Amino acid sequence: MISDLSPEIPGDQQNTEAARRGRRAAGCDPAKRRQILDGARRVFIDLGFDAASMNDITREAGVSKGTIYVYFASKEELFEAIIEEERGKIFNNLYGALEGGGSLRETLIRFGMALSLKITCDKVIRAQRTVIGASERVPDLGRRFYERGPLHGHMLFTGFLQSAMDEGLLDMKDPPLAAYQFTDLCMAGLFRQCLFAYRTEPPSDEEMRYVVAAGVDMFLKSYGTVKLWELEAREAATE
Amino acid sequence: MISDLSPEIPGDQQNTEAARRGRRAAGCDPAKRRQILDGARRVFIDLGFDAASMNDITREAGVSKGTIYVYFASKEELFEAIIEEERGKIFNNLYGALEGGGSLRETLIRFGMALSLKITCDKVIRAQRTVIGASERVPDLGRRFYERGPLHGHMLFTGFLQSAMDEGLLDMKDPPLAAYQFTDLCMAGLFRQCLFAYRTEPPSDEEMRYVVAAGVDMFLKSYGTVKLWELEAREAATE
Amino acid sequence: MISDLSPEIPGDQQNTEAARRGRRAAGCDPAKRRQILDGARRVFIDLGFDAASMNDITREAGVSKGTIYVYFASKEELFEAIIEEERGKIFNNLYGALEGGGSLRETLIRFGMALSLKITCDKVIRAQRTVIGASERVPDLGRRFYERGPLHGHMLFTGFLQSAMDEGLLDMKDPPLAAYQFTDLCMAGLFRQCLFAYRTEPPSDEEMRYVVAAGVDMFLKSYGTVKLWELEAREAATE
Amino acid sequence: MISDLSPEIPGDQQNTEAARRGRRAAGCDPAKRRQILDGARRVFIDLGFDAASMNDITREAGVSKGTIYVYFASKEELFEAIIEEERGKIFNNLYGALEGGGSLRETLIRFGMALSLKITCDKVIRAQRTVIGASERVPDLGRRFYERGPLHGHMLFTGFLQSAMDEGLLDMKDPPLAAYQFTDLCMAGLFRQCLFAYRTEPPSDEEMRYVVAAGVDMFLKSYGTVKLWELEAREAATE
DNA sequence: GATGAATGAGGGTTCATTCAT
DNA sequence: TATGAATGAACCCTCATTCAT
Repeated sequence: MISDLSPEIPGDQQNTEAARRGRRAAGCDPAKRRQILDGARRVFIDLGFDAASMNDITREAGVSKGTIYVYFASKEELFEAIIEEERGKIFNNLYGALEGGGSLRETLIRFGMALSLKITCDKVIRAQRTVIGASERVPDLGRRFYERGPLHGHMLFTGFLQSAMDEGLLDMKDPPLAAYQFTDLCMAGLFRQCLFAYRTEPPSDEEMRYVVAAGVDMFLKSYGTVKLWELEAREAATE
Repeated sequence: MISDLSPEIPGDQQNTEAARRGRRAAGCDPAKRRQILDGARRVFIDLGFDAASMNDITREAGVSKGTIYVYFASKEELFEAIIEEERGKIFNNLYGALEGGGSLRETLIRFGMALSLKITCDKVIRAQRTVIGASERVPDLGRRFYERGPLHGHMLFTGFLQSAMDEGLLDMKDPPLAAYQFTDLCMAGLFRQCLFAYRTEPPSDEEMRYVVAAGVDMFLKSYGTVKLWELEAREAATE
Repeated sequence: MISDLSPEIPGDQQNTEAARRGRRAAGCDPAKRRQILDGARRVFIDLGFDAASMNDITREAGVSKGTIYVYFASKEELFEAIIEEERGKIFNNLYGALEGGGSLRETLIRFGMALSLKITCDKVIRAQRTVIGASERVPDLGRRFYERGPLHGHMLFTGFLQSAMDEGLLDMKDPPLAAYQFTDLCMAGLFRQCLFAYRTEPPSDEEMRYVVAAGVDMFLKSYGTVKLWELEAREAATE
Repeated sequence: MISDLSPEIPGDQQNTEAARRGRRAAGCDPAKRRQILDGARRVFIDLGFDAASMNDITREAGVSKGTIYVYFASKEELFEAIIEEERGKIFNNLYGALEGGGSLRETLIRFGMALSLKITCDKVIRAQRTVIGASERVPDLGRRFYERGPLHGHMLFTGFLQSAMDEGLLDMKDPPLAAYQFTDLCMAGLFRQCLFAYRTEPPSDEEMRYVVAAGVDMFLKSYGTVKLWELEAREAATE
């Protein structure tokens, strides 16, 4: 099994005594925590860390300021919780696309599509903007996001390429670099266009398929083996 | 001569009457404007928009607060002027690398190096973070930055590829897409690593040369013509 | 028997019906009251009124916030109850020193020592600071503290001096003033030094004995009768 | 010349350039500084450090919150400035009473009166309460107040006693202790009564004269020499 | 009766903007 | 015209008090 990043979501509430009496321990009501996170996410993603005020969050989440501070020690901690969550939502289940079976080309296209569509969709672009904007002042935040998100994914995908090499389908000197090349080819031009708000709409499925297919072509033309061509030729013949 | 993006710098000084009296109209002394922009740039790039205070800028620029507000209506407007300028500094002269002569491979490597080193150097990454962070709230800012910077460069490079096609050295169906592919291959993995502060140091020349060479290889393997191979073979022989 | 100030501790529990059901009326369980007072005292004395938070008290006392508000209407009322109690602890048993027997000089020294050591010990100084600091805003608090503490003691000591006059050992026109003089001589300089935190350590027994002895000397030189001198001379001879 | 403590009042305003143009440097307008200090003093003295809010001070001083922070870095710093000033106002010129001439007894009474009336007057008691209340949490504040105020005065007075010893008018083993004794005798009972708000009115001149006279009597009876008695007898005869 | 999670006014402090000089 | 002292709204955070459980 290749995929799925991090579980997180703190187990919370052990609240022994309080729970018996139907009352939750302070800072341990998951519904309230959710409410705060949801409100805060909207505000942080929309406004960025600095421009977001705790009053905005208070209003958006529908809880009082004091309550937020029961669940999160500071604005910064709340923000980091949001980012962690977003990262999880973005990258979990993303690498399942590598496992579905089918030919190498099919798998690469399936994976490239999933990855690129995810990374460039509106919500995710906004989250990334927020993290990148905050990375100037809180570099750790960005670093952690990258390590647990893109970097982890990169390692999984590098492993996938290695397997394909073991099967004799690919031949490359530097699989990690190849993995980066593949990823970036799949979003050729699109990532920056989205990030800088040049595009107001995320790429369509169709457009994405065109770019990904071109990227896979290029990738396989570079790293595919004779064995791969024979396999593909045989398949094409049977269709 | 292929390159160089936009000069702008608002026409400034109409100062009719004031000038006659040996005095400039309010907000029209270009030296003062320069002084403000230089001070503000340092502060904005170092601290980001929100963390930068007008007092910081005042101190760094050596002009009074009131004066800044004569030249720029608000902190935000000043910020946008800085970004415009930064964009100019980043992308101007960048595309000169396409003109220096030499073989196609040499030119592509020279250009890929220039571009990637520029885009991932510390100052530029910080500027981009700042723009990206602000793009959520001021999408126009990011859009303008992208259009006049990366997009314009993309068009110049697409033109270059077209020329190479005309010379019979390259063969591609979609030169604009190819241009994006090339650009992103040259920074494979690195751009995001820098943006998210996973890397605290920009890539070294050496590392960059390795990545760019791999990117050019892949690019030419995909799009190079027989004529290109012959040319390269002949050159290799004469060395 | 001369001494011991005030018993207080409000009569509490009338708890008619509740008591019958084996349950106390709200705010009437003396053990709980004790628990709250003990916790609150530690917090108030350590931190002062303003810096002490009800959460601190809650934690220290081991009772819930709501419960505290059942026993005390407000933070301020709780504070006043603490002060009352502290006063009792400081001044009760203090005047027993006047009764132990021995010569007049011995008794005065014993009493002077007890009084001065008590008034200048760390805990008591802190309590007094707290009361004095609050006296600006709640003058009644200070007044009550003074009346039931120092003033009451002053009256007891004045009575003692009167007895000594009756025995012909002392001769003074204004015993109440003399009582004040004695008290202040016994702490000459020390009280203010402690109050203003010029001293971080309370005076040692040794130092205090030196000051008290000097004070008693001065006092008796002023107010002692011929009869006293004869008595002391005789005693000195028999030793 | 015996007396006068500390000059303080920062020299302020050198404001070179600004002054030329009739504008003061930030935080250097003495009138504004005065206004802030006056407003803050009223609030701090009335409410104590903790209970005083910067909003109260803003209102009382009639300046905006931002302005206060130009002149004083924090609430605490403002408070300390107030206390320093109060100390100066209390103790400056107090020890001039030791110089006026006249017999030793007259001088002691004059000094004792000046000191006691000052220390027990309403304004000064309130200031002392504030300092004492704050001493719990900021011991340095109280210590500094004591050292530069009462302690400095104590040293001056000890010097005076020394001179009287040199003249053969007094005889004492421990002049510093004697100085404390004198000081405390002059306020016998009164200091604590005022501090704890048992007295709502400061002692009258008449009452103070009675207490001081009694204190001086006692003091001289203890420490006066035969020479002093002869001198006083001669003076009494000539009257 | 006891609990402690929730409230929201108010704490000290900062800072973009204005305007008298 | 250029200045920078003054403003006051808004910042993040705390905490006395309440009330549903």
